[in-house]
Amino acid sequence: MKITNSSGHNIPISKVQNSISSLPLIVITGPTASGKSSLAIRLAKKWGGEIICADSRTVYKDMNIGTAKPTKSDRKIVKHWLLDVVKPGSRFTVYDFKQLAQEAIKDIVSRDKIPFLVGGTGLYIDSVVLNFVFGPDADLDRREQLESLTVDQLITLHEKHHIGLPENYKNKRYLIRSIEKYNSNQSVNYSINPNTYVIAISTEKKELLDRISERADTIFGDKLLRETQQLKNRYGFENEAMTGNIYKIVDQLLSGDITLEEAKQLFVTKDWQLAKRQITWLRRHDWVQWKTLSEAEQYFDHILRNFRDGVS
RNA sequence: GCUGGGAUAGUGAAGCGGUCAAACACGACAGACUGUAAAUCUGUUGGCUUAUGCCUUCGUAAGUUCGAAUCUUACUCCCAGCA
Repeated sequence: MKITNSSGHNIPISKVQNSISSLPLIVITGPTASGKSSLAIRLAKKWGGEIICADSRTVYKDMNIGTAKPTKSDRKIVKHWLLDVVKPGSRFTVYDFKQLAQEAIKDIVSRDKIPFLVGGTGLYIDSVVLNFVFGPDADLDRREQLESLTVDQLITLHEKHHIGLPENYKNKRYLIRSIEKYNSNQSVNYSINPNTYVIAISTEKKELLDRISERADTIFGDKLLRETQQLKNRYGFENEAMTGNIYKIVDQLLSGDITLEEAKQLFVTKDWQLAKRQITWLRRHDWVQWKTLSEAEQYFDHILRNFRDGVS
């Protein structure tokens, strides 16, 4: 029996299964600007790995500077997956991410390389590591119907069917989700896949703030301005890919509503808020281990040495 | 120097005699979150051994009043116009 991997080569299934069971999945996550990416590149280079970017913004084409996407030279050192997979404005969800990430993992493992799942989008990490099960496509139609209802109507629907309201009962998405959950009677899995090592990079608050401000200083330049202008011309600001991040701030700067200093400050604030939300997300999982950059490096060196020596 | 406007919690900004520890926005802090998650949403945000309780706040000082962030007077500082 043969299966086909994403690059079209036939590989014997026995080897796939074998490899999947013997090679670890290395997961490096943490807040923005914590230094995940460079650590991952170092480790992947050293131990023969490839990086799958678990980042909800770097999946978009043409969003490079503003998303701090790994550069071309980064990508020469180590192969990066899941960058530039869709255009801003296209629908790209966790579902898509999980499919693509799993294909990538299979491919990587089939060549006896080690998959590194790296990024700050906690939901994306979870979808792989907890092996999310999504409802059938038919559910999407139903979801569309539900989306046309108001928050109040959704709450009424909950009461009518005696469904408990979610904690986020003023948030439409979660009202819909709780109805779906009720209908699917699918149990949600919160235990992590075997052979998966998840580290979140921890930093002192002060240090992370400093790193974020430094990044603001280096990122605000002509390239960023040009990129923003191009994105605006090509895709507009209406799509979700462009929300809540740096591009809106740069747009204000371009139209002269704010000064450069104000723009940088706004960006630092936004990034800090993002970092806090990321940390909050990661904190709720007991299988996430927090380590500093150097602790994480040692830890993974140790694990990977054992795997490569066949000690596992 | 004269005339007018203004000084309110971390910031911006309402309030213009009682129902004001003081709206609202932002920020800050905490939290939720399996189909666009860098999204979306929630709670707290003067102090106190967390209390339908007490205390200290609305530039500073004094006064009017049963009662003042709100009225009066003086002072300090800001801003605009005139000198």
